[in-house]
Amino acid sequence: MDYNFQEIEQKWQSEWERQGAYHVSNKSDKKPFYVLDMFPYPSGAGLHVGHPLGYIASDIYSRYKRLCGFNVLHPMGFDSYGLPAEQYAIQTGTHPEETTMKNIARYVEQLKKIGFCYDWDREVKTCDPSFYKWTQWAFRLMFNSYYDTTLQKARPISELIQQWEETDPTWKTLSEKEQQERLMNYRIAYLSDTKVNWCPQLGTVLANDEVSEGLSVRGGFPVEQRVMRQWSLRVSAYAGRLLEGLDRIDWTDSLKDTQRNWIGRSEGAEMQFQIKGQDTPFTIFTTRADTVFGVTFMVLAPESEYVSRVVTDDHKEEVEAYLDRCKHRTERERISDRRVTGVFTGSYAINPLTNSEIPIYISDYVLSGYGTGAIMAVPAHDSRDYAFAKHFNLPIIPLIEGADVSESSFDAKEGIMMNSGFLNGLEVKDAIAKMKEYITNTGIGRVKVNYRLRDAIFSRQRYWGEPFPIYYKDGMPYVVDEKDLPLTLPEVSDFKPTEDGRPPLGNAKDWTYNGYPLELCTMPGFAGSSAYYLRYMDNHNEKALVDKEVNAYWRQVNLYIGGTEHATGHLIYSRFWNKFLYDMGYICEDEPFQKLINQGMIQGRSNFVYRYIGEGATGNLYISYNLINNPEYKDKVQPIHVNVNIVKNDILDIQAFRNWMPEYKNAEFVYADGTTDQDNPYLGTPAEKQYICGWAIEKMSKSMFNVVNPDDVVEQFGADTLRLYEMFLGPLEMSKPWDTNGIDGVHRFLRKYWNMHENVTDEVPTREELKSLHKLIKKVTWDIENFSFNTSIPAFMIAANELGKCSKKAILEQFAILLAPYAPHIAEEAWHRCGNNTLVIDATWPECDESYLVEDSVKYPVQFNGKVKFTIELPKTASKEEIEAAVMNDDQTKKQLNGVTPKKVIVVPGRIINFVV
RNA sequence: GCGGCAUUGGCGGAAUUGGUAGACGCGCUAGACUUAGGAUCUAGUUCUUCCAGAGUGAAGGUUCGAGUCCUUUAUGCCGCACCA
Repeated sequence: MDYNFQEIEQKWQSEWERQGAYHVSNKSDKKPFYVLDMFPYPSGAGLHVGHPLGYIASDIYSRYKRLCGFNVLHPMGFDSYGLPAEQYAIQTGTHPEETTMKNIARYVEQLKKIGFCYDWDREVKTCDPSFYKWTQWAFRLMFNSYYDTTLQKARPISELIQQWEETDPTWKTLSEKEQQERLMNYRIAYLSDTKVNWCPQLGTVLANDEVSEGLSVRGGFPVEQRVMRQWSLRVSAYAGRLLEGLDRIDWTDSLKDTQRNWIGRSEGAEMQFQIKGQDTPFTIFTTRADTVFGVTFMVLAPESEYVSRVVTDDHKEEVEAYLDRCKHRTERERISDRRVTGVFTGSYAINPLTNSEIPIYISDYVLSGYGTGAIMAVPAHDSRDYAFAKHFNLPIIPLIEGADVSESSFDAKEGIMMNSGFLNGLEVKDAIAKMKEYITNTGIGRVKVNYRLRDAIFSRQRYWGEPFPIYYKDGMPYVVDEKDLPLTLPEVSDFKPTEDGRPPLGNAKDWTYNGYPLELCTMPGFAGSSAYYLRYMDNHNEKALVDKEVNAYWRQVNLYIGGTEHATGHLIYSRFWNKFLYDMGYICEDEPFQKLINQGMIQGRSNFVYRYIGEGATGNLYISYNLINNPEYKDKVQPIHVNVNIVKNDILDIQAFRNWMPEYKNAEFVYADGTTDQDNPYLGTPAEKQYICGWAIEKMSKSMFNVVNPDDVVEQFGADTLRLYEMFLGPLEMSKPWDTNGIDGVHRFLRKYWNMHENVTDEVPTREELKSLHKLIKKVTWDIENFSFNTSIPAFMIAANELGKCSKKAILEQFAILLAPYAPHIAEEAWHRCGNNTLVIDATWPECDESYLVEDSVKYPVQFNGKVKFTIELPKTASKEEIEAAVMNDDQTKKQLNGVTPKKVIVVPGRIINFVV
């Protein structure tokens, strides 16, 4: 009987569904284990073979854990709010919900074909009101909370109000509006005028992680800085805990480093500088407190609130011109153009240590969002200050012995201090400490830790997102009552912004709450993805995001698999969101994802044909890749992308190519052997004529015709082959090109495995067969536990080869269990053919009996001074001493030693014997 | 500039704790069966001057022993970046 994968896969997929085999209960005596994939955004293009890579890995792990007796939660859902559906809606008028639902249906269909063990009963969609009710609920909670810096955790804002009522006499004198304004400075979700990344083409603001090099990550449109009234989440309050929490979770070093970089902790000091002729000083942040004696000027960010205080009348015009220029520069211009610019304010500050007067400048190399937006400039020891000083001819005072500052600054934090009063003679490290002590004691400043991490801007001027549960009264925001959640997304007459420039929700009829206008912005993409893993635990619960008992059972995601592209977005936001809910007592773990694995990207492997464009070219002749460097064709061919689906092992399917597009209908070829269609008298193309295509590794994209659809692979080879092959491609974490050239090998193995089940017998296995089996058990168990899935496939192949035509039930049953996580359909059928009426996925993972792996004897290579001279066969069980004695009495050894006593004899049991003479 | 990761045959990649480098697959070569092969099976396939030696980007070091550990360096990929 042939291996009919289509029949087998269909049969078991419907059987699993019929039995509800993957339904997971929240009540079980079994130990819980939670395996999660990063849920996808359902794009219109459907899944390509890159998407399932991580899903296959997590599926293998889930199935393995289940076979090991765990109650495994393995859900799937859809991150279904987002820009593409909305852009499509603006272009075509199709409601984003319609597009999204259609795409989701397609995704589900594609995913089901691959045979994942998802509990589809737990599916969530972020655009579903029953889901976003809890996104809104969490936002509401953040609005009603503040971060207590003493306790280092979020608390209800009512506690802060109570505290003020008791201790702050001014609180009661404030008007309602003033009180609300003051509270806004403390709320975790707060409204403020902030400098935001505004993207005119997208018509919305973007968070920092949604902008890269001055362009929007989605679409690549220019982004400019603008001050707008926006909702933000006080993520920065959690910076310290987000950093510290990394030490307690099992993520890769590179990902942790990416997050550490993004959080950007830096230890330094805040110092106050008096302004000449003014009473109130201004504050700067520095990590180089040791260099105060070298400060020769000060610089403020253009947006700094200090600017208006220090500009003198005679410099006003100049400064305003400069500020105006800065305002109109886009982020991209600012990054690409690094020429020194700046303007003098007319004011002077007083150096608190030297008492000298130093000029105050404004320059956009100082960022308003970091530290205090003001710096003390030490040109001798900071390259940016140095460039500025050179440009404006400001003095440069070297502070470190031997530092040459004639050409460039000396930025290294090492050396002996000089020109620095009481710091002279100290090492930089000690000087920093001493200066910190000095400024603390004298009250000039204080030790301070700064973070690069900013608050997350949370408003989007878009339609297709979660509405804010916020309404406005007297211009102040108030939250919608909890009982009125979810606040459902209204229908609009137009998905574009209103004519007067308000967000699309301005087009909704009656968008009010108890007569008050509701917020017109919607939440960003990361809102819905920040707590979805909690919702999977208890997705039908209407009373809570997740029931406390249910949460106490599952606790947290034990294994999370997804791409690195979420390192500074989703993976920061959901950690923040989780910590907040933890602080407020709704969940029991403060980190959401215990172990995280990043799967690599699958790149496309494009194929090319080479059109002849040399002399006498008809534009219709294509040269085989192996010939393009021949003198007659060199530099006379033009590579053209060809659909990879009509190329196999780099050999072009000639007929398919001619049918592919009208322009190739009459294509002629120079084949690999140099012959042409003219040399060939037959109609069509004989089999021995091969046209070889060139190839390149590129991003998988429609325009390069290198997109491979998993459905096609499933159709041609089956889901089990797809699953095995994706794992076989290489280590999970590594990026690798999709290359179908090797898929036959994997498919051949499954066929061979299949043929082992022709006549299953009850015969007792031999020791050799058991040895092969237990070797396999050991290997596969180790591989899965260490996420080394790629190395299991060779182990299966070797075992199948060693077992040959063995069709003994005792062996085949165990083999099926081992294979079940990787290739569940064929394993299920094999299990069935061994006479079982249960499901293989409910079997018990076999244990390795090491006694089968012990060899009776083993050949030890005997080395002299590291060179192998001969081998000696000894019992495997021999002790170190016995081996040594046996070798010393061996004739060959005696001959080799020739009466010399060895300096050293090294015996590693089971390995090598080494003499040093 | 700072930080992280990688580099092994013609190709993808094995080598799990420092212990016989190149597993397994692709490709290639030869043979078998076949009207035929883009099917199947068998054997071979790191390199060289094939006796034997060399060999894991390069150069050193530690060790009886290094792809694996240390130092320096080259190349490639990724993250952050006028962050004071």
